[in-house]
Amino acid sequence: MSEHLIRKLGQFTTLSDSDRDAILAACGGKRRRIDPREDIIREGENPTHVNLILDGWACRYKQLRDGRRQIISFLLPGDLCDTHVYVLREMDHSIGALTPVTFAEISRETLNRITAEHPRITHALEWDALVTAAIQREWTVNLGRRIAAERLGHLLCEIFIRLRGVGLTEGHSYILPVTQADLGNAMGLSSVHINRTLQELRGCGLIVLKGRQLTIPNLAALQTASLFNPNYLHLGRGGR
Amino acid sequence: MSEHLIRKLGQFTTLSDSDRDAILAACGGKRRRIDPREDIIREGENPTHVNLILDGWACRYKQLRDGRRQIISFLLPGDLCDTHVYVLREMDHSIGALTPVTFAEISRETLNRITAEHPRITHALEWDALVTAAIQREWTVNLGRRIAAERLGHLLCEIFIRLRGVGLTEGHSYILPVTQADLGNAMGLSSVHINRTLQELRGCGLIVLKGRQLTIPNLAALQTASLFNPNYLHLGRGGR
DNA sequence: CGGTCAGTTGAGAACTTTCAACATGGGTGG
DNA sequence: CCACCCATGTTGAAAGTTCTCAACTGACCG
Repeated sequence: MSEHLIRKLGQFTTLSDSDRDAILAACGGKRRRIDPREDIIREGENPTHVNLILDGWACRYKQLRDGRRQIISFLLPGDLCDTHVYVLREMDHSIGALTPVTFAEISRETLNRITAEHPRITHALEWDALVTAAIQREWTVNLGRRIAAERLGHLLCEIFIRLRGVGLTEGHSYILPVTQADLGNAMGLSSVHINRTLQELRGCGLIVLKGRQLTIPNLAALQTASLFNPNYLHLGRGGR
Repeated sequence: MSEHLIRKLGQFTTLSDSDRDAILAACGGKRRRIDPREDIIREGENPTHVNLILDGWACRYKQLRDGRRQIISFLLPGDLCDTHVYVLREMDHSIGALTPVTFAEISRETLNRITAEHPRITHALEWDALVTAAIQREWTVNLGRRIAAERLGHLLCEIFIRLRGVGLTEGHSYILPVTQADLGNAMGLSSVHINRTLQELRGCGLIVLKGRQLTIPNLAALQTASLFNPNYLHLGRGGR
């Protein structure tokens, strides 16, 4: 199950068998499973360990007093919830499940041990943290300066590449297991407008959506239409 | 000049004289000064050292092919450009000056030395990095789910608290040295709409703007109107 | 004094939201 | 097995927000 993380980090550096075993062992600990709409951790709570998504989609989100909800980022299989949270006293946002989610709880001690004994993993985790920050910055651009169709197209490109990195795409397709309302909460749009924007993208032939299966027949075309530049995902194998 | 950084970190932990001296020494190296609209570093370039803003306002920004520009974050005196950039091969965004800016270039070696010898600084820098990430997340919420007046009000609250943390406020006021166009590029709004929104905030008595001096007569009122919750700035002195 | 930049204003256009109704499909209880 | 329920997706139309364009003002500078 934690092969997703191994595979993700493998995009940046070459992990040894010992590195791989260490990751597998770290994920062997406590494991939890929750239903959609349940929270992994809530704003205001004190984080005690680092969570690794093993299966399903979760999200960071914030809810305003009057009920408006914004999804801040998607957490896909292989994603870690920041490795340094315990420096802070309390969460400033919540993490919730969008689908049934299985995740592992990794203790601070386990993480420290890995960091001490596996410099390559440490380095890869630094890369992962920087990419995560870059994704958040790109979302700022997305929400600030792209119109609905570009914005949604951009997200679909980003998710395709992220899922491909952990082996969860099939050809040009992947499973998009979230509702249109979720997409709206992530893109700062209403669910009605998401619906119409999806139709627009379908109408242009940029995507094919059958139930929950999304196909991007021509990734380059969708990227161009969405002003998507993958440089921020830093897939160039900087490591080693 | 680098007292701003010392003061900022002092919000989180108590630095020793030796810690303070180490920071001052680190900033004693190469120092550069640039004019507004010039870049400190450009997208695609290879970052070789960490920059510390000593004076003036800079910003991270991205420009789309068709010229649309989004400011991703403001860099204020005392702000460091991420301490781990050198893990990546190239910048995925640019950093540019909004006013005349003085900054120090801190080499990777210097930073490593500080990290090795001053655990309290290291810890405080971790806190600073987490707060920076939290700010970026909050901007996602801001752009996604707040209307113009709330959005701008939220930014003005955030900047007030950040500037106060480095000693750059005077009573209820601070200098807002950027143009309305800059504010628009940061908030995902047109400069025309920024202008009207500022008038709206002034009309409600939430802000007073005389030239470049901004006064927030009643911070709590502006916070309430903007749905601003300062928890994400993590000022609770978690450290020690 | 002319030029440039930042700020201001008005009006129409474009984009997005809201509301309300309806369609579809899977799951549950009778 | 069917009826019903509920969540999700779809559609239309009006309302609201924000943008664009274009003109104009004021301040500063050479």
